[in-house]
Amino acid sequence: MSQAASKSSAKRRTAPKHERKEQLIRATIRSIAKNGLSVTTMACVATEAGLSQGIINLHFQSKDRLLEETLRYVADEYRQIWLKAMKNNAKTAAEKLEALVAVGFDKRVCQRSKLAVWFAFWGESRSRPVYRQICADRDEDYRRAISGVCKEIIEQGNYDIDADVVVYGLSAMNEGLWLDLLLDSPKMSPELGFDISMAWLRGMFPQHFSIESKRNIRTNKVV
Amino acid sequence: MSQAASKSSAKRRTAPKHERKEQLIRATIRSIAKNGLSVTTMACVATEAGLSQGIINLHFQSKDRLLEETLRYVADEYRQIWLKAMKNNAKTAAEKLEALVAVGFDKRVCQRSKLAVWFAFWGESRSRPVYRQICADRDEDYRRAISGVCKEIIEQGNYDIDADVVVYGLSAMNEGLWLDLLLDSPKMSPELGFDISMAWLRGMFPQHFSIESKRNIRTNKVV
Amino acid sequence: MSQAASKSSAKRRTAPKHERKEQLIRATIRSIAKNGLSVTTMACVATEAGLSQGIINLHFQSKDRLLEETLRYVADEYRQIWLKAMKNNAKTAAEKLEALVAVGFDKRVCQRSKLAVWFAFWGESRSRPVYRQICADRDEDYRRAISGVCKEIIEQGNYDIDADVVVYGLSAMNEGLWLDLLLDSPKMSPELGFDISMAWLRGMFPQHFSIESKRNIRTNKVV
Amino acid sequence: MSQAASKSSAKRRTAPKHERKEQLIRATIRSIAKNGLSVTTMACVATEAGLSQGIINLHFQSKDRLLEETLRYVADEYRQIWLKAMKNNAKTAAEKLEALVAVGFDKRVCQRSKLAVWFAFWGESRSRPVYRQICADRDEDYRRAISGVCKEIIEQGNYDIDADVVVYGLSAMNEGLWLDLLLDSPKMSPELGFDISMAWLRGMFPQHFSIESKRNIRTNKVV
DNA sequence: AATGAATGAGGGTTCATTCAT
DNA sequence: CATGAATGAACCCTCATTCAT
Repeated sequence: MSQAASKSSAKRRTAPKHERKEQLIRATIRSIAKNGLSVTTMACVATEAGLSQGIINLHFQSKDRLLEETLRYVADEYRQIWLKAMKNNAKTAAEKLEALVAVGFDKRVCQRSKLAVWFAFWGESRSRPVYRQICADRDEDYRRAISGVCKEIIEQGNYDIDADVVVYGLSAMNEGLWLDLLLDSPKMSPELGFDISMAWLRGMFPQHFSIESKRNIRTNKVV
Repeated sequence: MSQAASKSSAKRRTAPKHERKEQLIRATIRSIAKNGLSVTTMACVATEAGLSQGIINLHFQSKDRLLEETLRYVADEYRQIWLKAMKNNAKTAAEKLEALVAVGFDKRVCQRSKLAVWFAFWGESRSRPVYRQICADRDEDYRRAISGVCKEIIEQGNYDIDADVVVYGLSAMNEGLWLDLLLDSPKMSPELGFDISMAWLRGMFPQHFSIESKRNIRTNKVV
Repeated sequence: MSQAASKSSAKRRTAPKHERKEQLIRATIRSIAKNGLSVTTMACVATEAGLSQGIINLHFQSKDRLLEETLRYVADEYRQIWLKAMKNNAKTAAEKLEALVAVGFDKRVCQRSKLAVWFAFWGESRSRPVYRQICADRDEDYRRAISGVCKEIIEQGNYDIDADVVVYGLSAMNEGLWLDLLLDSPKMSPELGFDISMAWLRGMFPQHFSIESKRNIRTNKVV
Repeated sequence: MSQAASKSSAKRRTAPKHERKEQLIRATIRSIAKNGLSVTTMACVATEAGLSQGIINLHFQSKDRLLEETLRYVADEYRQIWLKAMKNNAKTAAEKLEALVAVGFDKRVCQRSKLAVWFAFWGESRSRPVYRQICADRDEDYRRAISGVCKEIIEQGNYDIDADVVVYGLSAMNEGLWLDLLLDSPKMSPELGFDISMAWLRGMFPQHFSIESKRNIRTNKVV
């Protein structure tokens, strides 16, 4: 099948299983962003996707599975982006760390709909072990990546610091700032969020993150 | 019946309106912590409170109103605690700031059930303007309090720093760390959370928050 | 007890059983007129009467009994009025008949709230034998009264007419015209209703109800 | 499966939207006739129709809408019948008027279940503007039709009579007699009802409605 | 593979009734 | 006699799921 043909697949009456599933997941994300998780019904999602009522059970068996896969989709997407960012845009450990931070405020990651999804699932995470597991897995990967780089920097700079403090601090900062963005806090913006996160790194690793680094990042492309 | 017995309002057939409402709000918090917001039904809450089906509508008119007042209850409680902490336990600006940070990891505030409530409502906040407003109000108060103290410190130390960066960073850090606690991140604990938050302050205000301050805080009583 | 004292009884905390019941019945009538029978709840009635929730069960045992007695109250009131009208205002049979017709459009009987009550109960009559019985009893009395007068007139005038046709026709006309009044039919008014009913009598008993009789009635007082 | 079997839509699992709606409306009419409007619940109607709980909201969105459409259905049916009757069975104005009267006591119109519906809705009409409007619309059409014929007769016979008196009188008579039929008044029957209504016309238009006309009507087919 | 009419369990809410005060 | 907080059955309605087409 040609590229062109596969692009219009959403409108064909039958589509490869994989494409239909993605189409539905994206509709789910839009619905959660617009209406919230509690208002997101099967009918909502099906309508948003421009498809019929029964379609979701056909592809996902149950609503629970749809939501689970939606969370996994967002988590995977996030992971792909920072993996790429670490590989492509950075050479030194400090550059890698900065790239990771930048990903947290990247347009593809830090858009309202994605944040809404994260918080929707975190809100339900205590009663749904599956959600918690998916989040935990993503967190673990993420922290391991940061941790490796941090340890490198700590060694380089001979800092007297617990790597975990930096790692947990950095990811907490990221998620806390997402909340401000989600809630439309006055003054908050991805740019300010990035600056604040970098301030954290500067506080931890003063030799590696000078004031100048702050200036460059704005024009730095992430992927 | 003794005075003492008559005081345990939960067991009396009738109770003052205010007590019943609080009893129901507390049951709601427990239910959200246990089951999540989406599984928290009227029947759940009523049973949790040991009362009958109709009681919630009698006192709150609707489920929406119950949830709204529950969020407000948690927000108010939080506010009361940090207000008190700032007044009672601290004299210098730096001490006040430290007290504020400590409140975020105080047992009354940072218990699992309260965190579950916060994240449950944040998760629904985009689709419920009322929730967002309540959160925004609380945030504003909280940030104003931090901001005042920070500006004082900035002036004292002649720091070249935007107060907003410190303020937003501190509250983001707090909420991000709450998420780690909610999700049972490995290694995370209120103590580590406190340390990380203090590291942020140390990074921002090195003259005011020396390494030693970290040691004292553990034995510091908050209220 | 003096007249004056008994008049303010509605406001005393305790009142004779009979007065309280009437107070509640009148509140029921007002509520049915305003809200309809289906929206008339115990709370509605109690509020309308300015009394507390439990009061109705105290005096009437159940809602069903309250409604039953309300219907009976309206039926009895109606009966009293036409009994009085026949006795007081009329000497000849024709005059009596006219007086009876006039009662149907009398201000105390033909007011919106009373009509609303009749139609509310008729609407439920098929499923509530009690209501049907009360209506049947009232109808029987009413028809017997008309019937007696009609037969007298038929004999006087030597009309070749079945009395039942006149009787059923007259009461049907009355109730049908009530419906027009209830529904705010354009042009309909108690005055027109009276004229139409008299036209029926003129059609049946041309010798007894001349055109002139129509003129007099307007100034005729009924009680 | 044979054609015939597939036609009995009530038994097919899926049916055209229009048929299902009518099926439900008819079930509603039966339920109102049996149980009264206030006892007619969604479950009642669904069971009566042999379908499941959710079906009504699927087709009518709400109970209110179902009831509204039920009233409209009965009103429309009535209208269709008298429109047809006026066209088909009558040539002269007097014949048309007689046909109209006959329709009021026609088996399809004057059956207990239909009367119960009318009175049920009239009973609630004051608190439900929608019901009143539907009734008002039907009444207007009906009266316009009668009015036209009456005016013709008045001109023909040179009667000194207000057409409105005849029109309102006739429709009031009709509805008042329906009440007697609904309440099982002793002696009352559709036949007697018809006779009484004709007596009204005879009273108004003596030249057009002689005693003989009364005899013919019984064998007269209406549609 | 896809549809959408139909199902029915379970939700929020109302309200007649009870009962301690 | 009177109150009004409390109860719980029953209501209307939603929505995940099924299944004939």
